[in-house]
Amino acid sequence: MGRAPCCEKMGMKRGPWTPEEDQTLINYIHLYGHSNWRALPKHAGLLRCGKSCRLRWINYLRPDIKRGNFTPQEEQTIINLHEVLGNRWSAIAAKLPGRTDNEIKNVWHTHLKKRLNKNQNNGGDAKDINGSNDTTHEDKEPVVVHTTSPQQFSNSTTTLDISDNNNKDDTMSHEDISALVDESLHEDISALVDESFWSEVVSVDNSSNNEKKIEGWEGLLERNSKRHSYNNSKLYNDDMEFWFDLFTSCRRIEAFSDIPEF
DNA sequence: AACATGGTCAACCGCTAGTTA
DNA sequence: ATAACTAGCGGTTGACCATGT
Repeated sequence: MGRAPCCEKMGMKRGPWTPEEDQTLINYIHLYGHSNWRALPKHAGLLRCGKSCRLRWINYLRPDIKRGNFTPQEEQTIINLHEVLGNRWSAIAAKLPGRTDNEIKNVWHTHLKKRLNKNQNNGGDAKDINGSNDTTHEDKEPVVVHTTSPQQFSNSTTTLDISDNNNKDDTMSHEDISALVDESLHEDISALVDESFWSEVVSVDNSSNNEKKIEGWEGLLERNSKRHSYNNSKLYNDDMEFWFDLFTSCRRIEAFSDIPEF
């Protein structure tokens, strides 16, 4: 089990990406996908290691990235999910379409953690980051959980549809999460067993899908520089949701179960 | 105006799990 | 069964920027 001999440091460029590099990466992925990150930079003519390319794509260049400030609803969701999942940023990111694990991690460390500590020190209710004195958030904007096809980046049947169940408020509270798990879990399992479980157990590689869906990438650089929020769709790791659902469901079952352990 | 300090966030590092030969 | 390899994850770093002194 050797360590990945990632970037052979020789000749590999590091540091911030230039617009030209971004464009090269976008062009390449648009044409050929990203089935092999390690080989990608070589074929694309980039002096970067595959890891760096992957990170750049996932955290910045991917077309479904939503830029801009986190809304109070999103922040609340992060806090709620963090209570359940801990530092599993990718799992949390899977519940916030358009947000990356890196971004969420940054927000947690720079904003939310401090705010929570503050609230706890003040004896306040840490469950509501908005608090009673912050109901008029200046950055308030309608949260977009997902606005386009839920399956845009997914060929999995394990989608947990947030928008359908949270009309009153787009924040995912504990109750919301539990309710969603209730409703969706058995459907998810049924769907998996009925349709695709035995044939395509869990599909992870959506690169071919992505290729088809990448549209308007020419404007990416401009978008990035202006930091437009990009209302697109769900992240494409819906598969993660299945295990999240199962996990949270098991926790609830555990909590109410009197079944002795063996 | 110049410097210090703190916040933010993109990028890197090191590790693990999963896959393949 | 095992070694070699890749993808992905979470922690950390450092450059850049805003604000304070």
